[in-house]
Amino acid sequence: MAGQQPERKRQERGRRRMEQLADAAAEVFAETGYAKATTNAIAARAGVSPGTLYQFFANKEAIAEVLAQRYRAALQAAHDKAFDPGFATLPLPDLIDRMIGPMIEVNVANPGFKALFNAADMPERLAAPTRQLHQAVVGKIAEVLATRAPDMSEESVRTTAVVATQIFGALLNTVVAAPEAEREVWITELKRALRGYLEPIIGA
Amino acid sequence: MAGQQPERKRQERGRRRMEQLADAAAEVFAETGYAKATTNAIAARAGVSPGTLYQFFANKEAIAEVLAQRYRAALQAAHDKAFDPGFATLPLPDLIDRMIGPMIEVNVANPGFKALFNAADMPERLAAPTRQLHQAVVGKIAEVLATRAPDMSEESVRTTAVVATQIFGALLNTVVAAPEAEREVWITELKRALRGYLEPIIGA
DNA sequence: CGAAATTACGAGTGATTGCTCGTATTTGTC
DNA sequence: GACAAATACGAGCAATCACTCGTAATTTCG
Repeated sequence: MAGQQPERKRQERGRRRMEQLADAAAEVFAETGYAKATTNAIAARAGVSPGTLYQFFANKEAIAEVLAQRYRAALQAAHDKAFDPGFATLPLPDLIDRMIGPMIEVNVANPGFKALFNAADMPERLAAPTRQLHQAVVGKIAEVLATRAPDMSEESVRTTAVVATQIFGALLNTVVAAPEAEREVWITELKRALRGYLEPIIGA
Repeated sequence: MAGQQPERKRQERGRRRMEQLADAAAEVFAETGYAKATTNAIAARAGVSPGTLYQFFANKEAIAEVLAQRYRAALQAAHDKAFDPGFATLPLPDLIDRMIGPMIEVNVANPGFKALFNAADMPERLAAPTRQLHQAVVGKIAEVLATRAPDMSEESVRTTAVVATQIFGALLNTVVAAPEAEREVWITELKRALRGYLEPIIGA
C-alpha cells in the first residue's frame, strides 16, 4: 500500500529522505521540465528506489507540490521585504532598488522554479496558486503607484503595474540565468529599464 | 512502411491533408504543449486516422518541424520589413513604431508559436533554429544602436540590444494574449517602455 | 530481547502513446 | 475499363512511465 493521506509518523531518517527527494526533484524538473521528468529519474537522483519515493509522496504531483510550497513561502517572504511601507516615499531609483533586491535574491536562490511554475505542462492545480501570488504583487505595485501619482486613472495604474512586472519578470530570467560575474550588469540594466518606463509616468 | 524520406509524389488531396494536419497540430500544440500533445489527438483534430497522419509525416517531430518552418519563414519576412535601412535615421519613437509593427503582426497571426518554440519540452533540434533567428535580431538591433550612438562601447550596445528585445518579448506575449479590443493599449505601453529604456541611453 | 512501526527495495503491472502494417478505397493515366 | 500509385483506415505492437506490492532491513520503544 501507499498514498499516505493522513501523514504517517515520520522518523528523522524519513524527513531527511523527503528533503533529499525534493531536492532531487527540483534538479530533475529544472533540467527536463515537469512533463518529461520521470519519477524513477527523481528517485535515482536521490539515490533511492522508486518504491521508496512512493513511501513519502502519493504521486508525481505531490512532489511538485512541496516544491511549490517551498517556492511560495520564499516568494512570500521576499514580498514582505520588498513592500516595506517605509519605501513609499523614497525617490524612484531608491524605491526600485529596495523592491527588486529581495525578489532577485529569492529567484537566484531557487533557479528554475519561476520557469517551472509558469510552464504549460505543469498541472493547473500547482500553477494557479503561484499565479495568484503574482497577481497580488501586481496589486501591491498598483497601490504604490497610486499613492505616488494620485491623478492617474485606476485603469492606467493597473496597466502600468502590469507592464512594470512584465519588464521585471523578463529581465529577472536573464539575471538568474547569467553567471555570477555578469549578474550585476544585468541588474543595473533591469533598474534602468524600470526607471525609464516609470519615470515619465509617475515622475522621480 | 512509412517514413518517406525521399518525399513520395503528392496529389492535390495529399497536399491538402498535410495542411489540415499541420493546422490541427498547431492547435493541439498550442493547447497542450509539445510533450503532452498526442499524435492521435492531432489526427483526430484533423479528422483522419492515426495511420493517415503517418502517411505524411515520419514522426511527431516532423509535424512540429513544418510548423517551425512556417514560423521561421513568417518571422524572416517580418524581420525584413522591420529592419528597413531607411528607418535608421528616423526619430526614436518613429523607429520603434516601424520596427515592432511587423513583429507584432506575425506573432498575432501565429499565436502560441512563440511560446511553443521557447518551451522546455520542445526537442532541441527544433528550438535551436528559432533561437538562432532571435540572436540575429539582437545583432541587427545592436547595429542600429551602434550607428545612432557611436560612442557606446560594443559591449554596452550588445547589452542594450539584449535588454530591448527582452522587454519587447515580454510585452509581446501580453499583446498576443490580449483580446483584440485591448491590444492597442498594450502596444502603446510596449512603445512607451522601449522609449523609456532607450531614450536615456541613445537619445531621441 | 522482541514486537510494531517505519524505511527500503526493485521487479512487475496497467495505462498511455508513438508508431506500424495489412488491407481497403480513391485517384491519375493509358 | 484496367492497372499502378497515392490515400485512408484502425486495430494493435512495442516502449515508456507512473505507480504497486510482497518482502526485507532498520529503527523505536517497552
